[in-house]
Amino acid sequence: VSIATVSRALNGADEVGEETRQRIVQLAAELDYAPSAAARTLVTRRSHVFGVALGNDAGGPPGLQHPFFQDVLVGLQDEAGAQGFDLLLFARDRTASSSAPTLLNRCRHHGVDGVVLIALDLSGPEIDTAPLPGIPCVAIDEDVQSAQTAQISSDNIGGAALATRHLHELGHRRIAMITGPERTKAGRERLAGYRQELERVGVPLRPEYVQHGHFFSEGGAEAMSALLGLSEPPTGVFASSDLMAAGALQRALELGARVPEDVSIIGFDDLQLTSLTQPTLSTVRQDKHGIGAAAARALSNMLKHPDAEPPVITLPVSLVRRESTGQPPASRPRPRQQRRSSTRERET
Amino acid sequence: VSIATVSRALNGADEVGEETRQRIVQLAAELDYAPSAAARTLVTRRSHVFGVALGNDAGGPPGLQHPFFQDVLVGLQDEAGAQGFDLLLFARDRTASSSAPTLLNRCRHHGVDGVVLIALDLSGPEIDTAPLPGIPCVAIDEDVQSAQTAQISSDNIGGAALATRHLHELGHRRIAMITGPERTKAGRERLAGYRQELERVGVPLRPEYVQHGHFFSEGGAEAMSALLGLSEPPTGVFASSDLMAAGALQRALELGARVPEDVSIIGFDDLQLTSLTQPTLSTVRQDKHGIGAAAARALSNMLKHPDAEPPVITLPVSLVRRESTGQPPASRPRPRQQRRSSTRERET
DNA sequence: GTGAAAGCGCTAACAG
DNA sequence: CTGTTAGCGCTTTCAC
Repeated sequence: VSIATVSRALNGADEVGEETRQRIVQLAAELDYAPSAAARTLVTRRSHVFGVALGNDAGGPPGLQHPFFQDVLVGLQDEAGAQGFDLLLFARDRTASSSAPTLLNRCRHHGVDGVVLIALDLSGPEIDTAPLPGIPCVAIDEDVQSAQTAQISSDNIGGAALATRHLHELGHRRIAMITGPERTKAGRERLAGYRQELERVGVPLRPEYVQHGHFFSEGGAEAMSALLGLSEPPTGVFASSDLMAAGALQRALELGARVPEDVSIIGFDDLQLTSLTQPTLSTVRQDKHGIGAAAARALSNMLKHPDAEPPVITLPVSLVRRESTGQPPASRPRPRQQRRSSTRERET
Repeated sequence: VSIATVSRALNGADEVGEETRQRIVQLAAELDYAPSAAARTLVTRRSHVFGVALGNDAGGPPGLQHPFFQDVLVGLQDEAGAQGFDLLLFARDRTASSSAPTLLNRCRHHGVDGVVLIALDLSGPEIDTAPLPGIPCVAIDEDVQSAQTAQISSDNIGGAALATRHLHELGHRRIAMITGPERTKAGRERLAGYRQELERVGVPLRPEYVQHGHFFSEGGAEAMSALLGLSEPPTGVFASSDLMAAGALQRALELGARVPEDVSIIGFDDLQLTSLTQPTLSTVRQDKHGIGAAAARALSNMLKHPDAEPPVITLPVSLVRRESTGQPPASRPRPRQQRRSSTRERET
């Protein structure tokens, strides 16, 4: 029972006697021996760990706090586990401190086999050396210029177009959008999809119909106040996230507008929340779990085939129709409910 | 510039020349040198990583999928980061496979400096050797028998009593509870708090008023159906989680009951969701971020003072009154709305 | 104050 | 098929 043989037996090398292996494996189990990952990493240069950089600071784009990424993380966890990797969650952005180590350095420091970039502000100093040379990297919902980085995201443009078309097909012509931050890929693309679809169906874009939020519910509520305060308020509102849609819904009701009778609302993401609001929220479903799983799979493949092109994956989305969307109010220009609401809004 | 000196300089040892240090530090920055964590861990036996075991399998207690733990994780991430630790998220429970390595082994394998146990079924085989000898361990919302494990949880009993008292003080006497799984600490304790408070105020416990759910909204909805189907339905319902409360609310409205006029509903957790339902949900607030932060701090302290008793921390909770709770319907035994709802329920 | 040398626990070549 | 040897990149005595 020599030391090298043990290593071979436990790593399933084929050049080892069957009985010897049995003995070793069993003995290891009894002693519950745990090989040191550090030592193995040191020599093999493989850590079997994927780094996950998921922002969670208030200043940046929505990160771990946002329910959307929760499911992405579960997908990541599931698939990474299946591929034999654990996840190293880098603790908090230290973007603030300029002396903070760059993301690249933290990855090399820990010797991760791959990195998942989510919800980061890539313009920040943290990601100075993107792409991270030598470390397979996959970005979720980020625009990365480098061809060395795999990219995963939902079909944001198509989804936004889908939502807009849904409203248009219901008969809406005054269709507003509550968009996410410009600096996020999802924010930009969904806005683009909305614009594109309006153009396709020949409805002119009104600047006052584009309100900005930050993907959370408060932004949605404020945007809705602004929209209902317009002299010609929209009859349909597409929000770039379910949280914003829920906030908008809440505010609309507070202001006395009926949903969907006076104003239709549709979101994006398909969070659990969508079936818990009253009325339930129509939305565009993203395959959140699938996004995470795809990221893990992509990293795993990049490790196996270092020379292959990193994939750029766009996952399909689908329309989920619930109760918050319906036909626009009969073609009176300003239904009573909305007038009332806009008045109230001004008081606030 | 010798190799040992570099090590000393970068680790801030005091026995090094000031100018030498300066030179080294600057040079390291220029080359952006990243010391290998693996090598360092190998020799110092400190990894600066906390392991996080957060279940996410459908069979077990609610894990990473549940919104509650999202905020806990953020707290953990923030405070661990502040203390200089990153987080290793063990990928998926492998409880299924009996040959899977135990949690203890996975921790030793990775050489984590501490472990956070969350939402695990501690009766499972994975945690055979709890407590994990030699590894500081903190359990969140778990009942661990061992005195070697630190424990963090909210004041579940007090919180449940608070919710129950709130309903009682509003005038409710027919107070039901939608409880979580017995095998979770939160499930058991909140049920205990409810019982305790009923006893205190002298309202007898009715077995048919205790319905079981799994902390998610579906369970809440089904439980509400059952409750409204009773010949004498409750006028107040305390749900052991906000998700169940939201599901119950939804179902109550579907069945034609008005909330809070016909039936009051109060939850537990204080998720974002609570202010997005219609009506908004009264609840018992837990300091989710604080729980995570306390866990990280506890581990850090246990590392510094290995001989100190691991703390058992109970965080205070508070009542958040929103719109879903109010006075019970005037003392007619069976208000019309509820009769209608119970009828409908039977059809389903 | 700095360099030289040993060794953390493992894997990978190379002999036997 | 198995044992011996060297070395991964770092920290840490111990000399100088």
